[in-house]
Amino acid sequence: MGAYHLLKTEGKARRGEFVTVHGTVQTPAFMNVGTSAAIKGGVAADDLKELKCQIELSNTYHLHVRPGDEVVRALGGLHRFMNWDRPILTDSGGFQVFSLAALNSIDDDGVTFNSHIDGKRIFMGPEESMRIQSNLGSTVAMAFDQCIGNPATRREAEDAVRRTTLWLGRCKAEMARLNALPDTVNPHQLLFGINQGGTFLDLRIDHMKTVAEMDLDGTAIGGLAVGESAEEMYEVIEAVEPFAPRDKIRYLMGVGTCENIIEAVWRGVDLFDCVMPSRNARHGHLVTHEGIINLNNQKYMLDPSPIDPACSCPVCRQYSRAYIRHLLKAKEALGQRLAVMHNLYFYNNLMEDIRTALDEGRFEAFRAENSKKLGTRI
RNA sequence: GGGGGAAUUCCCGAGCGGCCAAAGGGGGCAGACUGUAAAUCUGUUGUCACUGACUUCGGUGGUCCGAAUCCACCUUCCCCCA
Repeated sequence: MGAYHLLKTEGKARRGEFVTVHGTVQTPAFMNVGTSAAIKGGVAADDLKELKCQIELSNTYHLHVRPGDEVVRALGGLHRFMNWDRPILTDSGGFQVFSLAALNSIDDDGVTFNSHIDGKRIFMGPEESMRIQSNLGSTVAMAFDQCIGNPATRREAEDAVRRTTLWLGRCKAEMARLNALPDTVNPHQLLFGINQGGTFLDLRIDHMKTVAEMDLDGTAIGGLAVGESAEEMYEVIEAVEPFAPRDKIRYLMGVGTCENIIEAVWRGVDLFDCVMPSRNARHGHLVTHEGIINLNNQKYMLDPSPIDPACSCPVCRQYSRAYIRHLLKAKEALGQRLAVMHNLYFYNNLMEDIRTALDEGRFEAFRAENSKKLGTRI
């Protein structure tokens, strides 16, 4: 059970819905990132519902290190653990192969990490990642891939592609085995494959064909937004899109800015996740319909207006820029919470606006009006 | 009443004759952040005509080629004894 239904298209842009055992996600959609089973900044699962969040993302590596996936399993799985009954996608740990590169060593079996918490040696390969994600019982498990940085040599990209393909087959087999176990947390756990290849378009295309042949529940484009220009990122999406299964959901991993998202939807992407709205909010950068503001700036000290006068989120309905700026300056936890809530609402609401525009066949105009504007610092 | 110690740039605080516009924190100002080792990281924080000059280290006066640093007196604060 993990069907994607394509409802409507406008050019390459797709309006659809993704049906899971934990509910249906209207797409295009943005996943709110709660790495350690929590949105950083003190936003709880029931807050997310008020913020129009449809699907949450958590992380295999982090939850394995702490509290331990067996602990989460013993407590009934991630949904019950964090009090969230809607879809959850777990990232596989593949991104940590890249972001914790200084702490790991890699071969075809998998990756040996030194835990960023206590330095303890941890081995994770495709089977381990699937077992952990099975214990977490997420709605969607991601394949364990090798994500490389940018710039990377062709040799490095080829190597990562080869390994990601090798691992993908093992992920698929292991997930099938785990789903069939009698006491598995979520017997309907889905698996998405991940496309790699750096910025080498021919590698990207070849690999996307391979991933498509594996017939998984969804198709992800990984290894982007790691240092290449936005134009290079869009080129990769355009190159690979024709080879991504049309009847499967398409997920662009780790992206991005509002502008990136609008541009990627335009190029045929259905699903996103990114730490930017939450992390930047904690750092005082808030998104508005007029562009990005930095609430730390002195000019907001006496500003009684809401973060975004055009926003109807619970924060903008009740609090001023001046107050939230003060909370952030004073390092009050409430400041981060309010800022994060606004940014996540803004992103989720942006996705809703995108869907409405697609429903009404005016996404091209929506893109022309908003793409650039929402990415501008004001 | 007697004895001892201290005053440094927005704050705390180092410096104790030249390499001092003065370490390090804090605070301020600004920037970064894209499948979260991130409540983190970076820059900046006397003035200007800015690869140099000027003003500044409680106050005043002195010693010295040269003083935040040494001396004298003054002011304020702290500690101990009575």
